[in-house]
Amino acid sequence: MKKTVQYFRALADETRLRILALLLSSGELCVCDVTATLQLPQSTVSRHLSYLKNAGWVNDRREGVWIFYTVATDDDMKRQLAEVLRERLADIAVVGEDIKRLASFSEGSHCA
Amino acid sequence: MKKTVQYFRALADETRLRILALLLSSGELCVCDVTATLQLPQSTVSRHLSYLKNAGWVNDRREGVWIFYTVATDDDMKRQLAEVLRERLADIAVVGEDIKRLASFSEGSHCA
DNA sequence: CGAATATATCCGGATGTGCGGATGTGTCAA
DNA sequence: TTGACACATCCGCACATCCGGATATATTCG
Repeated sequence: MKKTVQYFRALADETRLRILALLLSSGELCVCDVTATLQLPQSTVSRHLSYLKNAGWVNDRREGVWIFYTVATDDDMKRQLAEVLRERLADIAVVGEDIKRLASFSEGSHCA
Repeated sequence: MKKTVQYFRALADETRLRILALLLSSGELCVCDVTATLQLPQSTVSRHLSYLKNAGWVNDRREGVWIFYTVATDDDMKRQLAEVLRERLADIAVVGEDIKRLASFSEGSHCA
């Protein structure tokens, strides 16, 4: 039960929803991309990504100095919820601006 | 965005998840049934039901002295999420005990 | 090794949240 | 109208959560 509560509690925060929306729209991002897109302190972004990882919402992968995050889809429920989230978040203004800002960071990744 | 956060925040609490699981399994319940089933103070149950109603998760209906609550399913996303919830909550021990306890209150409603 | 960069964690302070007894509100019946 | 019952709201307290600058850790390169 505690695990389930934690899983949903991860969605109970605007910053985390913005991060999930970004990952859902872009597939995979490193922390500096998310930080630059959301225009928030690095510690804040890292803390929320950590929260999402701990709750089972995202996976991370190290590649040299960077750590890339993706939305976890290792079971049916996660895939279902991700789809619901994708639809629900698409209509939110802040989310649209985030995605546009991310796209404006030239082609590919923002961090060198 | 605030509305979306509130909507998900409603799921970020064990008592509210237990209430939703009860309503999903029974269809419609009055406050005293929920209170007796969860074995929690009436003010606590009422507050959480109020929270769920305000977040758009449940509807209420007065019938004389009683107020009956049901899970709201007025759009596709709510129906989808309700289905996900039903599956996810079914496996939780506390929820199973709640449903069994509710069933033990004779046939039909617990409150006279 | 030492510097530079990306990321994670620590910490103190402000704010939010859940709790539950006490109290208020609404409804029915006598 | 008075009393009984179902339910909602109030209030102070304890605890959780979020914030973000400062600091620690990890990796790469020279």
